[in-house]
Amino acid sequence: MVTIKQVATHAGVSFKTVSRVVNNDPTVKKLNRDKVVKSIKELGYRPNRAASITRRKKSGIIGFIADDLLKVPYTFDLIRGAQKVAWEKDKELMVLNVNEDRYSAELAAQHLMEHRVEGIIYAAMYHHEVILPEILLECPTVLANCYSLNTHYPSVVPDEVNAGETVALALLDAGYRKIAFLNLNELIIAAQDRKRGIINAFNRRGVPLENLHIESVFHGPAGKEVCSSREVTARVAREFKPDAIICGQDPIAVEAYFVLQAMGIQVGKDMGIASFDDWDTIPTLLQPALSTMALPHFEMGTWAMEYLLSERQDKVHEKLPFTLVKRGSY
Amino acid sequence: MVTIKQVATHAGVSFKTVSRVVNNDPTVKKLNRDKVVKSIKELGYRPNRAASITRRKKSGIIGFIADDLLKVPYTFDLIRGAQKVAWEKDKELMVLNVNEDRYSAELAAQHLMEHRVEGIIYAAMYHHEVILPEILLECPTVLANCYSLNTHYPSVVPDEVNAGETVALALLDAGYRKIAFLNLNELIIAAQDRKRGIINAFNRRGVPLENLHIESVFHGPAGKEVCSSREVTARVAREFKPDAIICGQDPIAVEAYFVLQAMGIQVGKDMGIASFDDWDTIPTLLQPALSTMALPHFEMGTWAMEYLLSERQDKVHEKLPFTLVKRGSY
DNA sequence: AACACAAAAGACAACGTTGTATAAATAAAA
DNA sequence: TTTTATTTATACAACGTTGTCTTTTGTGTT
Repeated sequence: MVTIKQVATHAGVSFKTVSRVVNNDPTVKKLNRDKVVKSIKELGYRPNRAASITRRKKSGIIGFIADDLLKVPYTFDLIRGAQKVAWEKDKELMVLNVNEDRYSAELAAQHLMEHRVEGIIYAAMYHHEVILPEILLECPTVLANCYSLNTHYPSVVPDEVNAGETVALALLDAGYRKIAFLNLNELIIAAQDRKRGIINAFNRRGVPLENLHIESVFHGPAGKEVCSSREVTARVAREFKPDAIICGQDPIAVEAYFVLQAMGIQVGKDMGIASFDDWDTIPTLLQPALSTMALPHFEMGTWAMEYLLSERQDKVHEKLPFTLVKRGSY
Repeated sequence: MVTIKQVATHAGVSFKTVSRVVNNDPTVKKLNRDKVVKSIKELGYRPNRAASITRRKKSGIIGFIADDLLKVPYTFDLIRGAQKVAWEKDKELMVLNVNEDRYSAELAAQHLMEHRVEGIIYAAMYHHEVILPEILLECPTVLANCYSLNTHYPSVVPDEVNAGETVALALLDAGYRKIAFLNLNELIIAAQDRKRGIINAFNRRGVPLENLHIESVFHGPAGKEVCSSREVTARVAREFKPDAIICGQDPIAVEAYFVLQAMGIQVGKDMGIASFDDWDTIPTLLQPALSTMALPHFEMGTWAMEYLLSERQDKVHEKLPFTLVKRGSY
């Protein structure tokens, strides 16, 4: 590999001058600058990042620990959001994918620290509490799509309450009056908070809560859950007879579409449907296309990175709003 | 940050001895080793990777350029596969996500070269030809899920012909005799090759090709395609009357399920269905669950990384087989 | 005890940069 | 022209490691 000194000899200047050119130091005369630029091109010189980091004692690298879990397409937006901001601010992103067995968060954090990352973003697939290795306390860390109770890290999560309220208000204001909410497992925070949000909406519009039926379609401990969304949908449609259904996530909506079609109920006409996630490709795969509350993954990614780079010290717990993507299903 | 010299003073040995302990050099007496280990722990020392790379002139980092495109959940397995092997062989993976506007492959490659990566994996979302920046020639590069015509890189792609043949044979051997294939856009290689594979299967089993109907449901240039899978499915079911349908990708199967249900045709009983992809969550969301040819993403990831680390020089074009995931739809 | 030889530890340079102090070149002022 | 200030370039050390060579320590043999 060609070094800065070789470039210097080739250009007939001191190697420090080459360094200046590479780092856009304005105190280099045009004549020399041109010579150096020419030599760099001819020799195909590329600065050695490791050496630069060693000397500068600044890595310019931000670590990103992805709590394996990146099994869902849209969660990738978290990384994209973070990378966009990093790129704009001339930082590098070092992504480590973590899962229980192979590669623990602890190990990942150790690796990152050896690279002297300037900060770490710890992101989870779904909004939940996490227990983190203590090593993370040694380095500015932001949690994205998750939160920690024991130790105090700043974190950014989706505003579940607001999302519930928003979607319910949208349905109520569109004229729907009897709504069923097919919720996620009530053990998880998203399920609890969205439920509260939906109830808020009913109260705000003065619609009696008898017109609201809430039922969870996932049961059992997280990870080993059983889903009964088809049965529940069918029963609820038959017995509670709502004029709209809110699904806890887009896949539930897919199943609801099947069940309703089988019952001769037309989505968007006889029954309004809304959902949570905006799980890539699914909403537009359905007919009519699914109206859904899009999770702010990209925004959480950018927020986390911006927070880190701002060098703020306050341990906020930021909540970012979902976006209502209105399509044809209600 | 605490350095190797501070550890040395603390432990009362030379800093070279500490270096030996850190690098598991056996020529350190137990007494000293223990002292050093103790000091490392007490001071919380972590070796500085950048300095190590500078001196060693080896980065131990492999670059991974993800042709943005990682919008589909299962493609993430490519990264996971690569990371698994990297981890096993004590290499670091540096993932850069690339998209046309913001961050070009050229820029990504430059960044990686500055880090002196020992190799680069260039991975695409869907199997297609790519045109790569010349800079990649300066560094061992492997293409995954894509290939290049002009320059010769080693590459690993899914074996589309074999996949088509396998799924068609499975259906024929299960007794199905009249099969419709709802293909992807015939501009892409996957569509062309799978078609060939399916025809092979018919020939091998001696089933006349009148019993095979192939039609593409995507039209127009890649990126700006229009999908007409519902119309095509309905028409084909009505007119060609197949006893089984092979869908070019799982989302097409979802739509087929809807159309068939509306026509009163029961999947798995009146009509066999098979598909390509194993697009996470979709196959098991359907009832009966979708039998599909799983793309070897994880395997391509491991293959690419293993190839790189083997320091082979031959420019192979490896094809990896899909896996038939049999569920209830045929 | 003296010697030979192996094992273990240390001294010091080197890796490719950037920071700092200083020298040289140029421009401005006397 | 000389002096002074300012710009531009150089020399050299430093960053935190590891490689190489040398010295010290330890062990076994005579």
